Order: sequence, then C-alpha cells, then structure tokens
Amino acid sequence: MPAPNYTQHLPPGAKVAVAMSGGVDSSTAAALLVEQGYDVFGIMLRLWSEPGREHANRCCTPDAMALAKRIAAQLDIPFYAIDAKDVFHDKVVQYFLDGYTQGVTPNPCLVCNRHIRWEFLLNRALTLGADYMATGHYAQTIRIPGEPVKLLQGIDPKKDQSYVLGALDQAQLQHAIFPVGGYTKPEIRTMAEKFQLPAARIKDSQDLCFLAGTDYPSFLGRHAPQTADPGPIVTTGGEQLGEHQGLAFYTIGQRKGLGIAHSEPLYVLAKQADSNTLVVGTADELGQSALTAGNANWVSGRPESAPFQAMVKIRYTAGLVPGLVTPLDDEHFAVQFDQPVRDITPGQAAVAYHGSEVILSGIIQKAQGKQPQPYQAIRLVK
RNA sequence: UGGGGCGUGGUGCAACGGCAGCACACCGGACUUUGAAUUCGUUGAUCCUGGUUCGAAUCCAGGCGCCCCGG
Repeated sequence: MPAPNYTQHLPPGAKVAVAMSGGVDSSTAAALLVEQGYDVFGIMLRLWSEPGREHANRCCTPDAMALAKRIAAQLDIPFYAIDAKDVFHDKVVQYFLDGYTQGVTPNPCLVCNRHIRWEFLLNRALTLGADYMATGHYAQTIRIPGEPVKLLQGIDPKKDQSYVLGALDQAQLQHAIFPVGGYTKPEIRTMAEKFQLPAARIKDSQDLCFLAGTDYPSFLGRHAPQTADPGPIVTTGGEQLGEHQGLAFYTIGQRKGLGIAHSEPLYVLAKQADSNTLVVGTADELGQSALTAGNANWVSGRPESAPFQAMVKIRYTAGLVPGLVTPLDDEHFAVQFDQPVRDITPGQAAVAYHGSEVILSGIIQKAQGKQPQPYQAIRLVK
C-alpha cells in the first residue's frame, strides 16, 4: 500500500472536515482520515435543484444525503448539512446559463469547485473549527514548510481530477487534503469494501448534478429559451447543409446531433455568434495550433513572466499535449502547441503542467491557427 | 409536350440476371463528476403495374415522378 502522501506535514490529530457526497470516493476519504487518527467531521452541501425536480438532482438527492449521514454515523463522526442553494444557483447555474447564452461552452464543475466547494463550503468548514478540508478528488498536494502548496495529478491516470482544481489558489490549497489521490480507483473500491462502506458499489457520478436527469439542451430550453435560435449550418466553403436549433446546443468538435447526411462524418469547427452560423467540416479540418486564455490562476501564487514549455490539457478528458505557454498579462496567457490540437473550445479550461504538477489554469477565450476562412454566410438552399 | 438521363432505408451512393451492401444520419449501450470525442450495437429500402426467366433492383412494355438539353 503506497504511503499516504496527503499526510505530509499535517499536524497529527488535526481537525479535518470531509466534504461528503454519499459516493465511494468521499466516503473512503473520510474513512481513511478517521483511520489515520484525525479529528474528522462530515459536511455536505445542499445544492440548488429545479423546483419540482429535487429528487433527480444527482449531487444531493434526499437519498444521497441520507446515505452520507449514515456513513458518517458508521464512522462515528459528526455530520453537518450546509444549505448552498442560493449561492450555487447564483454562481454555478447562472454561469452555466450565461456561458451558453454567450456562445461558449462553460464548464460549471470548475466554477463549482472554485466558488462553492473551495470557497463557500471551505469557509463553513473553517467556521466549524476545521483546520483542513478533504474531498474525494483524485489529486494530490505536496506541502513543504515555507513553500507554496503544490497541486499534483492523482496517481490513477484514468481518474485524475487535478484539471478541475487548477483554479484553486494558495489560500484554498493551504487547507486542501485529497486522501484518495494517492490511490487508484480499484484500490479505493477495495478499501471501501474493507471499510464496509455502503457506497462501495455505487456507480460513479456523472453528468451535471443540477440538470435533474435531463439533458442540457432541455435545461436550457426551460431556463434560457432565447438560446433556441435556429440558423444555418454551413461548410468552410460557404455551402449550407442544414439548419441548427441554436448555437448553444453544439460545441466545438461535436459530431453527433448535426442531423446532416454526408459522404463522411462532419464536425463542428466553429460557432459564429454574430451571424448565428454553425460552421462544420471534415475530420481533417479539425485542429488548431494556439489559444489564448483569461482568468489566469498561477497555482503557486507566483506568476511567471517568461514563456515556458509545458504539457497542456484543454478539457477534462484529454491527453496532455506539449506547447509553449506565454504569459500576456496578469489575467491572460497564450499557448502555442507543437502540433495542432483538436477541439480547442472557448469556455473550457486550459491547464498547464510540469510533470504531474499543476502550474497554471485559465479559461480559453479563443482558438487560433488553421482557422476556417471567414466567409459570408449565404443561403443556397431553395 | 422534341431529345437525353434518373427513380434502392431519413440522406448520398453500391450490387456480371443469383442471399440487396457501404457511408452519413437517427436510436440504444459502454466510457465520462462539464459540453464533446471515442467505441459497441439495433432498427430501417429496390416508385407503381404487367411481362421475360428456375430466379429481376438489374432485361422488356406501360404508368407516375424528378433532372438536363432544346443555345
């Protein structure tokens, strides 16, 4: 069994709040911390749900809440439920709706981690006397006294979640513990069995919790009906192939759902908000070589000023690709990739790594290079 | 109202007279704490009526529909 890295330089017996969800990872995290002798308590968010659909919210159904409470009781730790409905709606759901309304593809999980879990919830945990807060994220930290806390990828490359934590700052990381990040998912499941946690066999969570079991287009339809604005689907040559139902329902690189029969698969190359046009093309037209990002977060708290080579991830489930990162100003940076990269999508995060260490995170504002030629959208169909 | 061409799943195309196949789309599953991607799989068709033939998407006749030329 690998050494539990997360205990590095943690005071023995420290008081640790565990953000619980009722799932395997956070439950095992809590059990591990209890086993390590920390003074543990459980804490869980009550998040916003669509009125009338509360039972379908995957993050915090009454069932999940009851399960987490039961696990806490089994571990013999206190458990607190924290209401975060309003702040979650204001920060996350609104961000989600605004992003799609503006024509980008937002990642609400990033915002939730930054503003809900690691701000709102962390503050509650500290108020409740905690020294640290733990979550079930597959990520790792390194604490060396006198140095910034480092954020590392989880050991399990298939489960690594450091990408969604790249927006955390030092004030947050100082208090962060990721007990499961030093283990693989199978190891965690095995431990959950060993601890006899009822969550051991529960399927991993997925999809956006607040969508209430529906798909996001129908959620947009209910909460941002103005996004249902049909317009032309055209090729880079300007030929119209069909009609889209609203740019918000598509994202860069998307293949399914275009409804266009063609001799080969077509993918979304670009969304042109000004002309309400969806630009599509073949697989070999995908791929761009550079991006610029905003909302820069230097994890160490110490921004670089010179360009540097790094491995960069442009969406949650993507490989690391090499590129040159160039800081532009306090808020912005650019990345020039060594090779063209598919599906660089405004609204998603670009996260730069040195080895397994997260250096820098930002929100992609635009992709550049090998961009489809600008053209005038022309209606050619009858 | 002369000539020529074409009618096959939702779309675009294949099939020497011999089990109607492919691509795209659609639908479903897997994967995934975002949207996607990827992957596995299921549906689904010979314009109509006759004729020739052991056997017709294929050959013949007629009908219906569409396209091009008739500068």
